[in-house]
Amino acid sequence: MPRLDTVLHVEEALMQLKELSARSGVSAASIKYYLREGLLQPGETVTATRADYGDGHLRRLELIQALRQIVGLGIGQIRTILSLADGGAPRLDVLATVQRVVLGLDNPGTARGSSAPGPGDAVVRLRRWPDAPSDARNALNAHLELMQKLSVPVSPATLDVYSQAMDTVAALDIRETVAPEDTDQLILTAAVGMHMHSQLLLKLLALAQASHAIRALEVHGPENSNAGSLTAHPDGQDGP
Amino acid sequence: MPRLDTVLHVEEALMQLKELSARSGVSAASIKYYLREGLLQPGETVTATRADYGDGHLRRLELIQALRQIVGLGIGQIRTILSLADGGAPRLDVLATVQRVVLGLDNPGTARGSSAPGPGDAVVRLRRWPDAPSDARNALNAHLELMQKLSVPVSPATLDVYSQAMDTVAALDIRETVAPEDTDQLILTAAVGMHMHSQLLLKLLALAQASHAIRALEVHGPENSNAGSLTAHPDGQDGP
DNA sequence: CCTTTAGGATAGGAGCACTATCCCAAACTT
DNA sequence: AAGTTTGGGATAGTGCTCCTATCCTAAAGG
Repeated sequence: MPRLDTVLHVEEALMQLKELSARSGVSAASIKYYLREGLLQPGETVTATRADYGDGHLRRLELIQALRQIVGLGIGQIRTILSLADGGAPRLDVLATVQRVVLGLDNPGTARGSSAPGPGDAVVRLRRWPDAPSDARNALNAHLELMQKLSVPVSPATLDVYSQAMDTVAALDIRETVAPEDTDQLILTAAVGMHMHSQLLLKLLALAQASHAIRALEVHGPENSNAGSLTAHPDGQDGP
Repeated sequence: MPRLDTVLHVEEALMQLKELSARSGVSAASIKYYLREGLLQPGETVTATRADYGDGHLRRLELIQALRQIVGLGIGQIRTILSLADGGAPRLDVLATVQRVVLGLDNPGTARGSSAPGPGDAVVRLRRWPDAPSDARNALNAHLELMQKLSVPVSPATLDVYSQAMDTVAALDIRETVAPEDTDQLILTAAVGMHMHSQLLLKLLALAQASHAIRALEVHGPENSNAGSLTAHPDGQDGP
């Protein structure tokens, strides 16, 4: 019986560690490190001095690179995602975890009992979103409570406008989403996509805020400052 | 002539380093460190062995704490903001810098000539935002070019919906904004507010995406996964 | 007189993501 | 057979950041 690779005309390019390093641009030392950290599956040990790595390892390395350098995840976070994927978890579980990690749904130390009702539940009802507890929902509840604690006011109007806006955005996001078959590819596009889109959102928010601030100043007239200052870039002394 | 403090009934509580440390909860060593780093103005040296710090120093320390622990800024970023404020820059300049730093408007290494037209300018026209080059606009242009380079597609529809959504949000943000008189207080509320609101937005986005994903699955039927998995929290092995 | 203090210099420590070295045994090469 | 490479494991070092600790001197203060 012929190998599946052959049937599909997929030439599994076998290589050993050094070549994998050369092709991926990742140093051999780093590859060993990823191996140790469990981000990369061990190659197939042929002899004691020869192990074969395939295209999968190459793509995995590129995924790790992207997750580190573009999305800015830590090794632990990457492991969380990859071990789930390698464990054969359902694609939706993987996606949910990618979302959790990329959008930072669990950074506040404020752990919450998942069943306790929180201030965010009203939003769910308001927007008629499916009523299921989720990581995102817990994160929202925790975050709202944190804002409360920090006395950062969140008016119902804010919650209304914000959630309405995000509802529109998310509807489009999901509509435009196409999920690749290959799991590593799925993680790559999902993580990079989520990150870039969320950053895009924040940059648009910044621009919109600046614009509205200028408008507000034009109406009420500049009082103790020049409106042009919002348009300069003061070039902080921090450097790139 | 009486001191202004006395007239305004503002008791300037004078204290020395040790007491400042006790009251603020910041270790004396850290205070010295902040002093060295230029985040905190030196106290008034009375004798060689006694320096007086006032309420301003106390509030400044609280500001630094908030910027570090809540907003998550680095020492260099904090210095960028504070030295501007201490240099007596216009309030709007300070706010612009806070925005730049808090919303990460300059993290991509992609520096841009401010005058070159970019893909984001169409958004500005579309939304009828004031036509002035700004940090936010540069950041948007740089980010869109980055997305292009990474082959993350940004459809005109996306830009339309996103910018429309952010326009609404920003309008409300600016409307609800009240800026404190005191500059340190201004920085505090602005930085914490921006950070918390942007995080809120991201969390709402996550929830909205999850909701729409569930909807989409309900319509087309679950194919190779259980919809319930989006609602679980798989508890990654990373731990808080 | 003895302890305390300010402020400066320096060094240490913890966490992170590598990076480099060393080692061994088992291959391949010549 | 001798010499070179290789895999993989262990271990230590690097560069960065944010502190934290120690030591020092000169000058007060009680």
